[in-house]
Amino acid sequence: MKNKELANFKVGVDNVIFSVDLQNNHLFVLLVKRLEDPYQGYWTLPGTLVREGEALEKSAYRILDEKISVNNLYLEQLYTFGEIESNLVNNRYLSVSYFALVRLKDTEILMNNHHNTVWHNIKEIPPLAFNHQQILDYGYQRLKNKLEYSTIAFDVLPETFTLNDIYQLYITILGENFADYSNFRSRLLKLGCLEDTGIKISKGAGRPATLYRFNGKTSDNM
Amino acid sequence: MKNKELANFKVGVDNVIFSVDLQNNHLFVLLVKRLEDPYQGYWTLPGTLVREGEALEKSAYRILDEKISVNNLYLEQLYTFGEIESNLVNNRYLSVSYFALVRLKDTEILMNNHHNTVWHNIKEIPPLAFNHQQILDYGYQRLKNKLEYSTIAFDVLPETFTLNDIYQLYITILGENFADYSNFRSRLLKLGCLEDTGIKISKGAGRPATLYRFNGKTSDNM
DNA sequence: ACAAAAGTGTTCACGGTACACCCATGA
DNA sequence: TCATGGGTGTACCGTGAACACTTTTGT
Repeated sequence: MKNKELANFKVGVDNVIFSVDLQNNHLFVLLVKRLEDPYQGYWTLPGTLVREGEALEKSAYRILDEKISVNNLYLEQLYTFGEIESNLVNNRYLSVSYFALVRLKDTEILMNNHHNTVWHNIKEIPPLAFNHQQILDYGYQRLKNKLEYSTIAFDVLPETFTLNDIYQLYITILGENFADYSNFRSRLLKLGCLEDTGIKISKGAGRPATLYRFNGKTSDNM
Repeated sequence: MKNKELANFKVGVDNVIFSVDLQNNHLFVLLVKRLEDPYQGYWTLPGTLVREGEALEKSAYRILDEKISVNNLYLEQLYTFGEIESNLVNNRYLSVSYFALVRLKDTEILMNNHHNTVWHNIKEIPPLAFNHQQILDYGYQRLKNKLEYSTIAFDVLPETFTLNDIYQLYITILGENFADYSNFRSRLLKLGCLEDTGIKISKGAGRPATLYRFNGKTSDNM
């Protein structure tokens, strides 16, 4: 094995960060406008290159800390892309992508005078730089999967919520016709991870809804 | 962003290659004995460092081509580990792991005068170098998952096989009591991906078994 | 009183589990 | 004829889909 044959890499991380506007039923993904060439003016997923002595995941958290302020952020590795052509001299570029779903209300976009960091509606994604559309697609698929066999939804709901709130969240992410409402209700309640707070909340006309609280019993696979 | 702060990486690939001894019901994983320090004498997953101009996956295929001869090898990315301490000067090491299940009969171990490349029974894994036990565990879990919601099993069975052959394969990988035999039979047949060849085969005493052929209808998710 | 929203119940089909039983062959 | 392995059938249960229905509020 001759060392001179080995490729030199710079390693980058790219984050697919989702959030949900529970009021207006929008699914958002965080994008950053690119200021340099190549792809100047295009949008990208928030990412950065890994620094010396910096753990891979740590790097992903760092770039997010620069862009947004958010509580309880848990990144999950998505996929590693290594075939990207690079403009770096004597270096190849490899991208490790991460995924997260964050609570929009607990999130604040930092240093954004020029509107370079923006939540984009998943339905109106502008042309993305590099292969970021591919990474986004991959992350979106992961989000949809996790919604079905994990309790990730409760990470982005407020402390207390109605069953209809959860339903709306699922519709926002999975699309209109993923399940009947009443069946969705009973399936949820049978999971045993919801506590009745006893409090009722009225939303205009109609019978007041019960507020529930997530009791943390995950029963997750992943 | 100052370039001097960026970490320099060498990137490696590590493969978790499984195969099944259908005669004796053993699940094997391919290991290579390490000849250099560190971890000299320990076993490792077959891996290598990525060369200049070599795609990530291509690198994974290359090291396998050096160790074994096998038809129809499809690698699937597992996970990327980046926290490994490195002895390389001025370089960090990052490992992208891949996963595959191959047909033992179509596989031949190459250049093995010193028995450095060996199929190891999953139940008798020696101490592994680096974090390779972790990678192996990860791959084993993926194998078990894929067996349940994909038709990966037919990749390693011969052209024709009995239903009991499939059952034994599942037992070998998933363990004794994953399902009742007769229920397993009917579930399999209901999938509609098995063709009755009409041929019967006798195995000692008892009623001869029907030979089936996989008709390729995957209905896969992944 | 009526519409709107929340919540309950009922029926049906399907898929998994457990298990009993029948069939074809070798010794 | 009996053990052995292959193969079929049935009864039961839980779950999800579809949908009708009841309850509680605002106007």
